[in-house]
Amino acid sequence: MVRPGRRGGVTSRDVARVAGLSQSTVSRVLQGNTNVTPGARAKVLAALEETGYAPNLLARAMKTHSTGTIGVVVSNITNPFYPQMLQALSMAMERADRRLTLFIGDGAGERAALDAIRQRLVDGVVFTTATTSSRPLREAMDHGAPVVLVNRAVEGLPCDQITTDNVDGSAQVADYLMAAGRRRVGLLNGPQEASTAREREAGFVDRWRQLGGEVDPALAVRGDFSYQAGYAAALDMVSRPRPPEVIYSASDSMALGVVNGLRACGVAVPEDMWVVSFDDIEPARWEVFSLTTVRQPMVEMADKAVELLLNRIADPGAPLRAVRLPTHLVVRGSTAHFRV
Amino acid sequence: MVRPGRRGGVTSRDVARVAGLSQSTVSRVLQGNTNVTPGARAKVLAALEETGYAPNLLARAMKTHSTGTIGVVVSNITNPFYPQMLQALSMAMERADRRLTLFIGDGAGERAALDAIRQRLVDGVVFTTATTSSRPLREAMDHGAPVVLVNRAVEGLPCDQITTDNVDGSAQVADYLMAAGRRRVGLLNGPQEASTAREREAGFVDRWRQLGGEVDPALAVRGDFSYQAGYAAALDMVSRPRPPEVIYSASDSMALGVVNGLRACGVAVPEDMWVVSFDDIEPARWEVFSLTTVRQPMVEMADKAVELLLNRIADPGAPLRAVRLPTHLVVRGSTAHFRV
DNA sequence: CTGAAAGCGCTTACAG
DNA sequence: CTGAAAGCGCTTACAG
Repeated sequence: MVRPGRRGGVTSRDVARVAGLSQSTVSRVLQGNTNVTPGARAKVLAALEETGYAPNLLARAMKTHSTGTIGVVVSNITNPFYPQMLQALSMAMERADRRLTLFIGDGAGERAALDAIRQRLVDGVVFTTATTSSRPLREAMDHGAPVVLVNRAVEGLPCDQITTDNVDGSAQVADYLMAAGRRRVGLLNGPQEASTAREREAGFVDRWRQLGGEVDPALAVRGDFSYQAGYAAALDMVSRPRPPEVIYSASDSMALGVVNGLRACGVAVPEDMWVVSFDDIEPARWEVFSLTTVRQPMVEMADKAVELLLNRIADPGAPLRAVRLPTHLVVRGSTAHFRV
Repeated sequence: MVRPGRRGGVTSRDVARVAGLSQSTVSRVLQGNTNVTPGARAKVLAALEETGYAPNLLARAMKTHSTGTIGVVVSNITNPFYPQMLQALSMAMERADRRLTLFIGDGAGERAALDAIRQRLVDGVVFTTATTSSRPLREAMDHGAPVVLVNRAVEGLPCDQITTDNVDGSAQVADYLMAAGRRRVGLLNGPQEASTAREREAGFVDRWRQLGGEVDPALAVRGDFSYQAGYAAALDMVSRPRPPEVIYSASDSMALGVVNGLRACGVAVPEDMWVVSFDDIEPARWEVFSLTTVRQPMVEMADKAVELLLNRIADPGAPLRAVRLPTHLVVRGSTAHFRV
């Protein structure tokens, strides 16, 4: 093991010196270039081993204009949906030999990630929570920033987008509740800036009305996808003169709050109140929740997002792609195992 | 807005051309160097604005030997302890104007993060789950890699380490259970490679024996800090000829599994079985769990970790620091609100 | 097949 | 105060 001289560590020049060859040749061996004699290659390999060389990837990135790092923006990492998405994204990136730089937070995270593209720190960015109103995102598009949206869509934004069939998932919920005879539904919708929220709301309401159901506007409230919002909504709905028979939450994260809020009020699920939601995150299947919920194929979403982003980076001019994956209702104990 | 010519975007050279000055002067203005006439500065500022310049941080990093990015290794992001730690670390780094590159996974994540240091992609790494057995970590220390351990410690490893008083926290649990008269304790310990597991186990057992308690070896099992391990342990303990009266889990993540496993068996908490654990993550205070647990000061841990790591990067030769933060028992419903 | 050289986009001594 | 130049550590045409 040759001790590095300066703070910078061993360079390819050091390796070249040890091998008795030029730095170019070392670089060629590193790049798998075939124009190297077996003898030279062997010397370089030995020198690489002896010096414990690790390439300076900043320098490489300077030349190649590619850092091998992808940014990921999540709004709130303590919402369990995002760790699961992040896990899936991380695995897909690892397979593609890419690193993941994480940006947490809605506005600030988004801006920081977009800056990182311009600053050449990341090759592209995955947005898990894009909102319609994001001006920085639109501006980044004008500059051709390599971006992919997963989970949420933003109409008219010229980038690749991966979503799931939120409308159909919600329609399945409507079908299910109508067949079960639960007509008085409390709707806990998500924030209007989120496409997921809009689609899940419309998907349910449209089908529900088609089926002859009614939606009491007094029982339609809006949360921000947080546990706290679900908790508060549960307390609110329960205190109404005529409470709903079932609460349909636009996300599992809010549904966890709903179930706990109901428990705090002494309202039993499913005996006194049914709960249905969307996502099928891990806690949904825990006994204490046992949520009937619409499953999104997280791993497929993440895989597709990474695939499209890498394609986009490799070929910025390729036609835009919009992928929509199917969803399906998973029935569990929070609706008393009623099966249609 | 001047359109960038090449794919590389606007460079400081482009800005210089627009300003009618040299690239050096642009760089000086960017660095806040005072040796620039107000007139020149104004011209540069205008050109910066006009061109929409963003510095290439790779190039800057090449010169300064500092990337402004910190690596963070977490073993399992779907264990809710880690998102909370990550959130706190992310906020601390944001305040320090550092980016966060995330490495998920025990062995692979650790190696990838250590490689990233050698490859100059990150200035240092925060390990949230170091284990005693990690050879790569020891090797990295030999090369003077800037590393800080938070949460878990590794004895003899020459790096800064932030832990909490696991021994004392567990002793508080022993005191509490003894005072409550719950003598038959099922111990769900963590993996031996984890210092937290060893300390929590020893802290409890030592104090418990001091107080005259006994630990039935048949009721001491070991898990890997996962939900699944807790779930399985609950099923196991409940099926014993003489089950425990209380299960003390070495982590909340396992305790969530314990509570659900007990529920699956129809065992009521706290009526039929008490549950106590360690960490005080968010779900611990949800009504469905209401865990009596030992609180760790996560935000302080994260803040301290980032502070020590940045100091270490700035001054590699500074004396090693070991910080241990206090813990305290939080009593909730999983022990029937018994208060000592 | 191999080496000398240019250049990625910065920062910062070095002259003037 | 300002500019020309060196250099961070690579990759890759360009000669030979």
